[in-house]
Formats: sequence, structure tokens, C-alpha cells
Amino acid sequence: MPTFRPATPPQSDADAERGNGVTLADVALAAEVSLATASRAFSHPQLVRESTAQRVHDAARRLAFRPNLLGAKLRSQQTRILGVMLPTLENAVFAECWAGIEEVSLATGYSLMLVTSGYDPARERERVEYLLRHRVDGMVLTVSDAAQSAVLDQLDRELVPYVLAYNQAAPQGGRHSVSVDNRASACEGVNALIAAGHRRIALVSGAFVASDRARQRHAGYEDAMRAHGLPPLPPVNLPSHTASSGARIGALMAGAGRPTAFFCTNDLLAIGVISDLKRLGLRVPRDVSVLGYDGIALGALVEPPLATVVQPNTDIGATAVRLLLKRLAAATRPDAVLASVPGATLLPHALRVAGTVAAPPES
Amino acid sequence: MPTFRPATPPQSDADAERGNGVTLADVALAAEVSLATASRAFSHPQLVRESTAQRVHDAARRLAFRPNLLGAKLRSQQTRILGVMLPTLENAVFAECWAGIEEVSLATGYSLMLVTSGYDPARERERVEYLLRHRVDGMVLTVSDAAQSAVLDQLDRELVPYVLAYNQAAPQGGRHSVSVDNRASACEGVNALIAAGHRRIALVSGAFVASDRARQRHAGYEDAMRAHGLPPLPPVNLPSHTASSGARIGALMAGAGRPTAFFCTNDLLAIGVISDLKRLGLRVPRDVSVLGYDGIALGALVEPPLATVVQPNTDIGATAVRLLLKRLAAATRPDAVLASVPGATLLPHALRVAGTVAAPPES
DNA sequence: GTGAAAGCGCTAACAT
DNA sequence: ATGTTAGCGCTTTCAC
Repeated sequence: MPTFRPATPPQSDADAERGNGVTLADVALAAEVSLATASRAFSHPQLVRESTAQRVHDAARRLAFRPNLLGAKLRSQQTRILGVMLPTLENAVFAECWAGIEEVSLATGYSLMLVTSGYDPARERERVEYLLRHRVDGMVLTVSDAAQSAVLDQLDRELVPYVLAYNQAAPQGGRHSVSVDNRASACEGVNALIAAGHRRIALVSGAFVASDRARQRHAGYEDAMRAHGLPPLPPVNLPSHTASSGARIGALMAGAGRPTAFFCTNDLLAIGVISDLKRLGLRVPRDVSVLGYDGIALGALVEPPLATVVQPNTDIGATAVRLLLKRLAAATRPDAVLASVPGATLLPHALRVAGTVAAPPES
Repeated sequence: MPTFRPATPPQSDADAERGNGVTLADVALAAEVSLATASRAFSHPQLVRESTAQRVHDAARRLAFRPNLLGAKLRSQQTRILGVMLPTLENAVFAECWAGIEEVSLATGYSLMLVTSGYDPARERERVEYLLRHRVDGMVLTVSDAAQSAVLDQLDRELVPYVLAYNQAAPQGGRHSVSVDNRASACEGVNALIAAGHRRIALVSGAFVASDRARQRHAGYEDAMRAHGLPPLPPVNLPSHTASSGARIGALMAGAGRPTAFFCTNDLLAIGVISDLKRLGLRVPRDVSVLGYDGIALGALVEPPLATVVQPNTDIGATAVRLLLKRLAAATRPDAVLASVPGATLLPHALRVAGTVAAPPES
């Protein structure tokens, strides 16, 4: 170590070199400038003469200086950390979304803290509190139900900037969100099913209470059915997409007026339903059609490819971060606090109708 | 606000209340104790009289005090943040692993910072540097190639505690890892294929250079083949599991000595290959068998279920964190620095041979 | 353009 | 059991 430092014996061999001990003060000393100038050379280079900045950077490299973000964060009262709360990563939708979030954040110098809520409002509260303690500058999150969410109310109360992903903000709700138009896109999907000749279409979903998106998609399903004078069937709510949907699907298919098509409110569910159908000896799409929702990459990989309503998942994440960053910037500058009008940002969806959707069998 | 504080006008309306401004000093004042006592009431309750602690906690609740972790971290020189670097979350293997990591970490009061490397060594270095700047106490990570990894060398040099997940540490390498026995488990899987009657078994993998696990599994494949006097076929290395594996598989299946079974070094690949085969008009497992590797949840969902070598993904993550925490604790206490012997922790794998694996067709 | 000095919120010796 | 006092590493007025 180049400079004298008071004896602070490492607690053990194992962290003798942790963080290599070089502070900005050491760099300043080596570059023969003040601590302030050294700091500026990094944070505000335009305030420092070119040659001075160079000296500082050289010294930093020589000493293998690694800035301690903690000090910076504490002092500047902004962490440049964004909190992210997603229901789970085990559904590829959210994993794809994370990719977009990570890319934009790191590219703009923001750090991330990720937590998952497991679709559980109690856990949502706990995880958000956790993020708040880390003093994240803002959050990107997906909640169970944006319309009545303790977590969102709290965030509003504390004036924490956040942007919802997947949850669709109410038109006049004053909240920011990035999603597709859940209801309209679901309606379009079901329209495609109807256009293919289906009349008995069943909706399969997870628990409605766990997902406002599922309810909105259900509404879209009803829109489409009603618009064509078809009776909506009672929704099939599965506890989870893990198992035992077989019995429910089997019972449904045993009846006389059995559906000729299923609209599943997410792709994982759709894949499960297709398997159930196969186990019942039914062929997809020849005997029964299945339409999913999400557009996860895996859907295009399977054979036949999964017909689905495609969301731009990565883009949803990326856009949510960009929007959040814009809000953060607006909050800092005195002008234009309302630069970004609150509201739902709707990204375009697409229909992939092929593979698992075909005309109903002659009956 | 209960106490006087110098005028620090909020930068804008938008963050007037951020962090609600209450500090531990405010709490101490309200509870009529010193700052130190207030701190102890939270961090070391056993050093404080019961009733005093109660007063502090009451005051904290009354003021809606939220500890600022930044201050604590900066001062105590340990962040209680763990860095996590995984190749991608879009492969469910790692998403499942994350679930285990998150659960154990948050339960033990540790925070997480996640980055993905995309199997790219250059990006690995950049992301690790990023984690280091955040002064993470330790890391759980999966690298492309543990045997020659710039990132791991750096971590070793800087004495940063870390535990590998999925990468299997060399027996005498001095590194810590949590994984299954890649080679032995792959060998077992291929043995099962051979036991089912297959003799021409092809291995399908991503780029070997991007994954030491893939190479180890390939070695296991060769072990099994050789042990039965069968000639290993040249490996089919696919650039990615996204697309166009169809041509390669098609060419392979066109030849006379075409394989009757495929061993894919991961489940996603296996699902892709099954689709390719179906598109060629072949039935799985009747015409061709396919064995995967990973045991992602989705594999059990599809029909027929994916035969595969099952890794305990969530447990790999959970165990890696526990091991890391143990090392961290050992480093703090003067005694027993070598409490945890470095080495590869091998978790049990399982074989799920059904569904997509059957006897080869009579030919 | 650069320097001196005052903290950000918290913890940890060291006293008592 | 509790209080006093230094900082952790950095940014940021405020002078010059």
C-alpha cells in the first residue's frame, strides 16, 4: 500500500485484501490533487482540467482503485439502485422481462436489486419494505392486483417513483405502467379462435385473485364471445400450473357440450393443458385447439408451435426502466416535474395463430 | 417531523418524503436514549435492557423509522449483500436456482444483487467488477469455464469469498462448488439409454467452449459408450437452442447409421431436438428416444414427459448460499478459518427415464 | 479549476 | 447497561 494507514488489522487472512483498501484519498494523494478534485475527475469531469483528470485516472489505475459505491450513495442521497419485484422467475415471461430490465439499467449506470413475490400480497409487502430499506431510487414491479394493492398504496404515500410492468394502470389512476392491452389482445386472440370456427371455447386460468392480468384477459374473452353471440363458459381456475389440471380438463372433455378450444391466460398453463389433452388421447390441434398468452420463447420451440398472444416481454422490462429513469430525472430537475404524464403505456402485442390452433373437428 | 433539521429543501415535490427522513438520531431523541443505545436496540438487543429496547422500538414505530442500510453498511464495512452471477434466467435451470438463492439469503438477512453473463467471459468480467464495486460480501456464481476463468482468478487474487454453482470444482483446486457430479450422472443417463437397447446414441450440446458442464457431460457420455464397447459419435454442437437445429438433426437422421437416441446436455436443447424430430415426421420415443439433462419443472409438464437427468436446482442455489455464509462466518471469527474445507460439494442427481425414452425401433 | 471542510446515517471502540 | 466520540468513503457547498 502506497500510503500510511493506521493499523487496522484484517479480521482474518481471508479478507486481508478485500476491496484492496485503496480509497479515493489515496488516489488524490498519488495524483497530488485534493480529495475534491479526485472525486470530480470521476463524477464531474467537465469541472476539471483535462490534464488533471488524466493524472487522477492514471493514479487510480496504478493503485487499482475501485470506488466504493456505498460512500457515494450515502453522501449523495441517491443510490442509483432500482428495485425490481417480479412474481417469479420460473415463468419465462418474467425471466425475459428481467433481461430487458438488466440491459437498460446497467447500460445507464443503475444497479438492480431483485426480489420475487410468489404472487403473494403478504410477501409483496415484506419484499418492498426490504427494497425501501436499501433506499432504492425507484422500483419496477408487478403486483398481484394493481387496483387494490397495499404495496402500491404505500409507495404512493411515500412518493417512491415506480413503474408497473404487466399490470395495466387504470386510465385515470395516476399510475405509470408498461404492458400490452390485456383485454383487447385477449379479445383478439379469442376472435381468432372464433374465426377458425370455434364456438365452445373455454378459458383456463390461474387463480383470478392472484393476477389482475388474468381477470382482464378473461374480460377480453367475454367481450369476444358476447360480440359473437356466444355464451361464455365458466372459467376453469387452476390452483397452479404444476399439476393435476388433468382431472379438471378430463371432466370438462367428458361432457357432451365439451369445448373445441381452450384459451389459456398464460403459456405455461397452455402447455400443461395440451399435455392433459394428449393424455386423454386427444390430438392438438386436430381434436382440440389451444391458444396461450405470453409468447414465451419456448412456445415457438415446441412442435406444434404454441399459438399464443405474444407480449414483447423483454421490451416491457426495458421500457419500464426507461420510463422510470425518465421520471427520476424529471424529479431531480426543478422544471418539468410533470414531464411524464402518468398513465398506461401500451406496447403492441401480436397474434401467433398456428400450430396448436386449427378449425374444430366436424362433429 | 419531530426534531429540528437544517433546511434541506426537497429537490422537488416528488421526493419530499423519500425515506421519510427519520434517522436513528430522531428515534434516540424520542426514546430519550443515546444514539448508541438506539443502535444497539436493533443490532445487539442483548446488550440493552429489555425495557429500554422496548422504548426504542416504540419510538421507532411511532416515527415510522426505516433504517438506512447504507449507513450501516458503510460503517460496518460489510454490506451483507451477496452477489449472484448466472448465465441467464431464460433457462429455467437458473431461474429455479435463483429461487433457492433468494430464499436462503433473505431468510438470513442477506441482500442480493443479480447479474447475468450470457455465457460471455467478457461480460462476466464486467459484471463481476460491478458486483465488486458494490462491495458484496461474497458471491455465488456460474462461470463458463471454471478451469480457466479470468473472473475466478481475480476473485482468488482479491480473496473474495465465493461459491460456484453448477461448475464443478476440481478435486484439488481449492475452490468451493455446489453441483451434481456432471460426468458420472451423464454416464448414468447414457447407461440407461444403452440398457434400453440403444447403440447409436448421439450427443447434442451447445458450444462446448461456453460451458464446462457440457464438456463434463460429454465425457460422461463417452465413458458410458466406451464401457459398453460402443463408438462415441461426434458431438453435435448447436450454436444456441433457439433455432435452426433442424437442419443439423435432419442431416443426421438422413444417413444410414442414424442414431436411435439423443442425449442432450440440457433440457431446453432436448425440447428443441424433439420438435425437430417431430417435424421430420419421427415419433418420440417410438422412433427415436431423447434424454435431456437438468430436470427443469417444465420437462415434467409436457407429454410425453421429458426423460432427463434431474439436478436439484433450487437446492443447488440454497446450498451454495449456505456454504458461502458459512465461509463468511468463518472468516470473521478468528478461530477456524479453515472450518470449511474447500472442495466440490456434490448433490445427488436422479434419473427420470420414461416418456421420451423407450427401446429403439426394430430395424 | 481547485482546495478545505462538513457531513450522509450508522456502528463500534472506549469510557463510565 | 448506557453514553461519548470517532469515523466508514465519498460528494458537495463554499471559498479562493
